Amino acid sequence: MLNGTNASGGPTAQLDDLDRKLLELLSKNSRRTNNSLAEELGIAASTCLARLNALRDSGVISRFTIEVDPQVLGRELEALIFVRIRPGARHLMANFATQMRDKPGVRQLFFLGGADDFVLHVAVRNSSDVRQFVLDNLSANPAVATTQTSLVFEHSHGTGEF
Amino acid sequence: MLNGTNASGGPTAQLDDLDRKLLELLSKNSRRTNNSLAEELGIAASTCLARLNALRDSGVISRFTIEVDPQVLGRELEALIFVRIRPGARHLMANFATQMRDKPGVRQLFFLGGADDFVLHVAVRNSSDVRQFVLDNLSANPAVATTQTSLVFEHSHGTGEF
DNA sequence: ATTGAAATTGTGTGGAC
DNA sequence: GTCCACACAATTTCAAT
Repeated sequence: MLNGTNASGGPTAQLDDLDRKLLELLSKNSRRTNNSLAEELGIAASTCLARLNALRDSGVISRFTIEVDPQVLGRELEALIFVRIRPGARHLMANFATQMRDKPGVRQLFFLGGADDFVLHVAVRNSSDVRQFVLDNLSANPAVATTQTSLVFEHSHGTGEF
Repeated sequence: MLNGTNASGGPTAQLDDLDRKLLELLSKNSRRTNNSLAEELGIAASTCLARLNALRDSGVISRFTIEVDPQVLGRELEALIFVRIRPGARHLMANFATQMRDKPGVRQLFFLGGADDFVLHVAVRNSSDVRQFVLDNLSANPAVATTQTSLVFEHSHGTGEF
């Protein structure tokens, strides 16, 4: 299943229709039993397991995980926070990233090239919490030049094929 | 496990330490066996299963899924595309969102309140593909006023607690 | 809610095509 | 690469606490 080479020298996986269908089924439910997957794909359970393991081992599947709904846990408000680092503090960007990743409420962090240096995707209880988050974690940080916060009205995941 | 009410009238789940630990373990590996989870939590398998089912049924876990590494599949370049909709075309925003979500390469879509109306997170093969994506799907769309594309150097998921 | 025990179901290996 | 068969392991139900 691995037979190419990508730009950074790493392996590039070549998927066939079975692999793609398996990824699709696992995206919808990563906890489905191997037997059930095999049955829907019309292949033997052992074959399905071999495919699944190959997808994991080759790194196509980087992890099996869950999506937690922040709303159900009382985090009613999501926001994107655009952050610019001070020109004199660019060397602190890697540190900044790792610090922010572990803060409660942070769901994703993008390290960008362009006008803004970072985008933080956060989920918090209310607007007071997002204000507090920015004050405590960003404005207070001497490496941060400016921030701009936008409310997230809706967030969805792509359904495009692999 | 469900005993609150949130702002939009929906139920708010109240988690205990066991629930939180379970979510953490499942985030790291949603395919771990129930037995293994139960053992690490120090509870009976049947208890662990009841907790897991409760988290799913209450909507705390919205789905069990996989993370697919776009790089391994030859999509070496990720970008955020910031989109503004024309003032006269605001009524088309919902349509626009559902159209974009299914395009190949689209991983996430944020519907924002603020300067930009949408942020698209895309993963494509190379810079030529991102250019093509913008031309075909955005510039060509009469509802779109402007776009701005930023390269994603790094993308990580928050590790903050629940 | 949590448990242990029991019946059902799934997993993963080895050998053959 | 795919399959079947088999030994082992995990899941899930249920009565009891």
